[in-house]
Amino acid sequence: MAEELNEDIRRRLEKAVLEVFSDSDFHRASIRDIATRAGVSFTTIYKHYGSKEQLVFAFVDIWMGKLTDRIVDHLQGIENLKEKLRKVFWLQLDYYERHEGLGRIVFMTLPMKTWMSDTSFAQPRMMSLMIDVLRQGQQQGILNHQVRAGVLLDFLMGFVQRSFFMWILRGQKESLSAQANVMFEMVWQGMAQPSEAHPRPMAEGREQPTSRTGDASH
Amino acid sequence: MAEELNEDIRRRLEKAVLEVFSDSDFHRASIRDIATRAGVSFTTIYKHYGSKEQLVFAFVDIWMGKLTDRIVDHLQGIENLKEKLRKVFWLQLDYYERHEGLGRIVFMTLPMKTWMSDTSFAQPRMMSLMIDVLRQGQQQGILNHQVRAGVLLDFLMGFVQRSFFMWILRGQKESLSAQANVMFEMVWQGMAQPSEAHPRPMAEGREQPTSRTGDASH
Amino acid sequence: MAEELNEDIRRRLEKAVLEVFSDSDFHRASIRDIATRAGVSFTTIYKHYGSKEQLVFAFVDIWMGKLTDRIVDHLQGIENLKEKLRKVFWLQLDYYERHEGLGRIVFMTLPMKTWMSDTSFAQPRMMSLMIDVLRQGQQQGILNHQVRAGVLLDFLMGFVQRSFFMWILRGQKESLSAQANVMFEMVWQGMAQPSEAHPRPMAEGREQPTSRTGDASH
Amino acid sequence: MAEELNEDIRRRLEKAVLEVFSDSDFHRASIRDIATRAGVSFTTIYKHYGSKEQLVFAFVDIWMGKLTDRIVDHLQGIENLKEKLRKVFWLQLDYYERHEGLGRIVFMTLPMKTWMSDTSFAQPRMMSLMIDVLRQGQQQGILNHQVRAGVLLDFLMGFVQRSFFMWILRGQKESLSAQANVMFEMVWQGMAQPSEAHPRPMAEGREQPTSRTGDASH
DNA sequence: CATGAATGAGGTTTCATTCAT
DNA sequence: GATGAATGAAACCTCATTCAT
Repeated sequence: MAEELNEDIRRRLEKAVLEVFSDSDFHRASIRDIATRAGVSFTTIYKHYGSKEQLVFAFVDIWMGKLTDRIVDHLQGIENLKEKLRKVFWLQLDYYERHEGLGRIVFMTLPMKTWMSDTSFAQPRMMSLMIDVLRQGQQQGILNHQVRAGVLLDFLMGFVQRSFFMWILRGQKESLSAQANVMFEMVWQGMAQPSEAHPRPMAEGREQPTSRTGDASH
Repeated sequence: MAEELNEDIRRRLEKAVLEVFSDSDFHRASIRDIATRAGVSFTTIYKHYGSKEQLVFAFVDIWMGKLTDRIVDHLQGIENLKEKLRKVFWLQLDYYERHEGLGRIVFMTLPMKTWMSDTSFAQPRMMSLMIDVLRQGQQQGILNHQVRAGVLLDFLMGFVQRSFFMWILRGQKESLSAQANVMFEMVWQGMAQPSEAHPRPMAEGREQPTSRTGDASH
Repeated sequence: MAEELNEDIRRRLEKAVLEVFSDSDFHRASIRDIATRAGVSFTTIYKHYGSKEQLVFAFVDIWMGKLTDRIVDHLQGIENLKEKLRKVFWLQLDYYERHEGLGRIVFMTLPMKTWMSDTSFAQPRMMSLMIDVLRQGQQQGILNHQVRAGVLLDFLMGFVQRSFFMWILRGQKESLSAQANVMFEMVWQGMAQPSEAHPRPMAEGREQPTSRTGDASH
Repeated sequence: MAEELNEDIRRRLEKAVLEVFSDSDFHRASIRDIATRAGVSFTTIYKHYGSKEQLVFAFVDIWMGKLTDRIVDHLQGIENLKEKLRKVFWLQLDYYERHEGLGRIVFMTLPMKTWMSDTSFAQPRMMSLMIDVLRQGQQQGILNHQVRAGVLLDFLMGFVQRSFFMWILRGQKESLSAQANVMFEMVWQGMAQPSEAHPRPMAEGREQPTSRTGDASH
């Protein structure tokens, strides 16, 4: 129903959702607070979004869609695989840095458990875009093909997510995107197809358990 | 006050907390539910933990402490840096795989925003252990010293976190720890000091933006 | 906020409050019980009355107001002072007898200490009405003017209160108001201006302390 | 069981009970508070008194017993009926004035409903003492014999109770017992046998309702 | 279609009281 | 016999959500 919503109200709501949910944990953010800030009755919110969760998810979906648009846009004309990935990596850090509220919401305040079951979580457009690039790299023998492309994606995304999170935690001292290059080189190096010439050194002496014996679980 | 708690009650509570909080988002889990499952009075929980948040944090702290103990224990006698890190990486995946509930709680249901401000979040014992190893690797010229050790840690931990998360999301088809080795090789390759002999190839043609223009913000 | 309350709900609440609080001591009466009986949500009660105390006080105030209305109404057209007071006395006994629940609440279950500080306690309309009559009687030389009018009021009200109380305690055998006349004659005789012709008899033999004499007002 | 209690503890408890219960409504007074003030564990209180109610009632019984002792003592040697009653009236006001805490407890904070069912309420020794005097007065034709002696007692006690109560409410400006004499004359005049010589004046013109019609109940 | 009243649920607190030591 | 831990109940309070207007 969201599309029927008066554009002005929608804008005010967007602002309020961003402010409120980036500021406090999901369960602490009150829908009444949002309604008040947006100057809308909370019943109106319910009419259009159905629940507190749906409300956030709806906006998150929009914001993530914009990031995807941006990625699609920027990827145009780049042929080189590494540069494509570098661009994607940089775009993510840059976007979350400039839309810190969004980053806070998706990485810090939204209850993952619930978000996972919402359609806004998958972001298939963005993900398939990236998966395609990664898969292509694997086929070209440039990227590690011992693992599924999904693992490469996790590798990249995990770094993005954790980096954003710690950037906030550490007080946003330096620009996130400014470090994108060094960080991306790590990612690239890590997902590159390991050269046959340099087999794993020092395999001897490993005491890596091969079975799950001798653990010290609680 | 938690330390005074009757051991039996503590055990029942631990079980209930693990079950309830790994099963539902924090705001959906009810303390009344936990009390009932644990066969403990509701008031007792409050007297000892003070709040729903404190309750979970207290147990998370204990569980993370056990993982740390396990890491400390397993690191003994390993001299080789790479093997140390491999072990740490494997231990994490293995621990979260076998204590899936803990993984779900820390990576999926706990409200990060709040957890961050709790002392149980930092896990200084575990983190300093890892940071020390990483820093040592940087000093020996083995690990990338262009970035702070914290970045290397984020690199490793981000992969662990994201991998666990997606493992759950994808239905835990295969063992997480079984993939630990291939995954670790990616991490290791990524954090290794880039060889001078192989400068970044194809630097030309990059269209990496240097200023934050042309964005598509909302 | 009480005035906004839906009339139907208010009525059901009134009934429930009357039943529950007249039946058990204030601290034993539970708001949940009232909510259930009234078929009103617990939260609604709090939203409108703020506390258990405020809830009872609000209704007591209404009920006392009705007694006052009744007194005002019945006093119309009575000129004779004694008959005015007789009427007031009778109206009180009659009202409490027929609204036994109210009597039980104000004289037996309400915590006086707290009620005293509530505005519903003073009942200025009723009290000033009575005080005026008493004062007028004093000015006309009919009623004892050695004491302040307040003392006369206490004299009358104390008898009402105690009589109601004991009537309940003794099992409501006979009608309270049926005895109103004999009882009122006692009150009237007691508050009448003592005739000069009959000084206190038999002053000899008293061992009454003489030091604390002097005055009689409060 | 109270008699087994260490005398020192008992004394400290008495003090605490007096302070706490005279200061706040019964349901607001906390037994933990009492235990703390008395330097006794609250469990000890339960061992000896069984409940919060029993605790107060026990002490009230003791204090009322002392008042009774005093009444018995002072009545010795007084033959004249009026003086006996005057003495009793004065003793009550005097006792409550000097033991204001007791007065507050029995007239203001104790939940009457519950106290009524406790044995400490009846005070048979004190009451029968007074009833005997009143009955004797009725037999001698001095006191009104149109009513049961109990009504005469209510007349006297109602005035005592109400006067104490209002004395507190009005801020204890003047001494209560100092007014005892004037007040007692009212009581005495009121309970005296009405002289046959002066029948109720102006019986005509009364509009005393004989049926309970025309009421304004809620 | 928008609104505020009402609801149900559950977090938080404070007690009186009971239980095991 | 004295104690502190545990309990159950209920006040209190704030929500998300639903309902009637």
